[in-house]
Amino acid sequence: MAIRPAEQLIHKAAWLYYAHGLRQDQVASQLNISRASVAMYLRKARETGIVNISTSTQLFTDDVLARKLEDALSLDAVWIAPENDHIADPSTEIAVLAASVFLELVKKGDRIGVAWGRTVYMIADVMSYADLQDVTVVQLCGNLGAPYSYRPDQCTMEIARRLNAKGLNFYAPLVLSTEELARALRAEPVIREQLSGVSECDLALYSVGAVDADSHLVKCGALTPSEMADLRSQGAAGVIAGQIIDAEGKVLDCSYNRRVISAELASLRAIARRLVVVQEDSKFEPLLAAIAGGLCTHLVVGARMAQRLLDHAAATTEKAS
Amino acid sequence: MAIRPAEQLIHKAAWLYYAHGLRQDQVASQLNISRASVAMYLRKARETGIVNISTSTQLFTDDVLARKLEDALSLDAVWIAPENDHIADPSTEIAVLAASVFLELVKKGDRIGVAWGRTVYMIADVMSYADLQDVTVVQLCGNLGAPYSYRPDQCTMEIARRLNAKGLNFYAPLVLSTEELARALRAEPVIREQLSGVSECDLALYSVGAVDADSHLVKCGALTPSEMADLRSQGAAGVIAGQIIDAEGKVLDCSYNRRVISAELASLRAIARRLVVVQEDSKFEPLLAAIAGGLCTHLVVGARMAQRLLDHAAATTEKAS
DNA sequence: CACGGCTCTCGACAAAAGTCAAACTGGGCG
DNA sequence: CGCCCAGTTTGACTTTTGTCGAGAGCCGTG
Repeated sequence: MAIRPAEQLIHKAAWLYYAHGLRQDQVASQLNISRASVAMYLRKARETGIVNISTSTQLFTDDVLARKLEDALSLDAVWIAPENDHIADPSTEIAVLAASVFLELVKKGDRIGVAWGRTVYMIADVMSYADLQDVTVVQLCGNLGAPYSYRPDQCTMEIARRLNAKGLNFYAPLVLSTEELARALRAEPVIREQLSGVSECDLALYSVGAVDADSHLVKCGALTPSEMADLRSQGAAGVIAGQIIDAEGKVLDCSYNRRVISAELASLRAIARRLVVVQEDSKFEPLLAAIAGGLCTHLVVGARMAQRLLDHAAATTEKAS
Repeated sequence: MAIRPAEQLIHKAAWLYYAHGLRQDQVASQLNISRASVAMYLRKARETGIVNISTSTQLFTDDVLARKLEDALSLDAVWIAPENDHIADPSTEIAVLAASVFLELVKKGDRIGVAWGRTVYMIADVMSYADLQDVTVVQLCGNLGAPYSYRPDQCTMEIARRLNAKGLNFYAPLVLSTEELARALRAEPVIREQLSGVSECDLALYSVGAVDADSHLVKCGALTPSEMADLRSQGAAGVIAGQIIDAEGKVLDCSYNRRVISAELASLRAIARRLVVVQEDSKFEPLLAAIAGGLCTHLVVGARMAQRLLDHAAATTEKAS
């Protein structure tokens, strides 16, 4: 910044244009600058979240399917992204929708817990900018030195950056080699504080991982494919914030879980709004597990997944009756 | 509506345009309609609040003056509209700012109390549309059959309409001719309920009236100019939600006040966020009274008024020390 | 069943907004 | 002191968007 006439002018231009509804040339003459500059300021205003343009996501909850799912699974709200016909890329559609929903759920002063994964990073990537200085984004689990761009700390920081919020990173690895070390590290004041701060969050955002060789845990070297297969045969159904859960959504009793530094599931459940986003159709069982474990209050999925969930719920209640 | 393709199409067009960032012609070909129709849908989407465009009002709190006022008067937040040089119409500027601030303060699920007056109606008039179905707007005081468009019920309904919220009107006159009748009416279940519901509001919006012959109370025939002058000599300093207050912000002990049907000041004070907006420079004393009475937590005023308030506060503390 | 009245739709034009390369500005630095 | 750099500003051009009047489909009514 040369002399930073910026900030103030950007605000003024945005105000005159968006709040007063002046045309760009009128704004330009009011501020004694060229219209081209006004256009540039306005772009910056949009990019930095000084102006907010948001579209209601109602369309996606209005679906009867969404209502039925809310009832069947007792969720607070469900959004369903269409996948029929000519939607270019359903997974992008889900991410865009999730980003909008997320922004709709954030309130001033919130503390937000964010996990990691391809889905979470994709959401961060398409999220529009906002100006929420009094918001804090905290990382829900330890770090993983991955060659990918969706490392836990990157997910947290990118979302914090988009919101103009404070980002609170976790300075510990996700998995350690021994249980003792994990226990010792968890007892460290810095880590302990971070972990106990999780339940004070007002909103959480995560996806759920599959228990297979394609899992990020395997790709990042936290587990070998054969260990993963073992866990699967021991009842592993999904991955939440780096932890393995069983079909009931409980932490699986295994060495791996004991070596992980991450928010406890009870802390996650203490968060009022838990937004779960699932893009891949293959994550049906992991998602069921997360829902069974009460780890989800708000859900964003594609239409096919929604239908499967509903069919499953119907079959289950039928069997029970 | 011919066959109401509207709602759904408007939503879809808005989504593709604003959330996905497509151009209008791309949206048009996706939806198999002409670009002209897309443009029309988008306008409707903006007009109905399906898309929200809001600009941060930070610029107006950033002022040092605003900070000083917050401290001096212990208010939660102050917004100051510039009045210097080439601002076309300061009172419109204040109304536009107040509308933005108001929208920024509203949260989902809120219950909002609204009083009446020219200022409040002007704010409603420039307020942009939003889509907040779970919000309720309640009228804070009884009605006045005025020949103006800013009748209490109209203020309430207009704001409710803009927000797409529920409007709860008050079916009682503001002033009755005898104290007995007022007392009896206040005891009526319907009215009682409405009045007791006021303290459950999360947000209130009102201005403050002056005690002079120009007051709406006089114009609408609730008081004669000479009665008003009398009240003034008895210590009346301002009007809040149809009630006369003294310089300390307490209800003035007078027949008029006993004949009024309106929210009690204690109920108003029970509302967490009380947004007071003052446009006219002449309302200095009424505003002081309202602040003294703790009826204001959030304030929107013009720069001159802000300066006067600050000078007054400085003089007062100086005298005290 | 023909008639207005109604809204929705579209093509064509006018207006506004976006973009880009070139000119400019005000420090920092050799 | 003059040069360079990075960010800003601008005029001219292109693209995108807004708008208007005409036409088309639909319904209730006479």
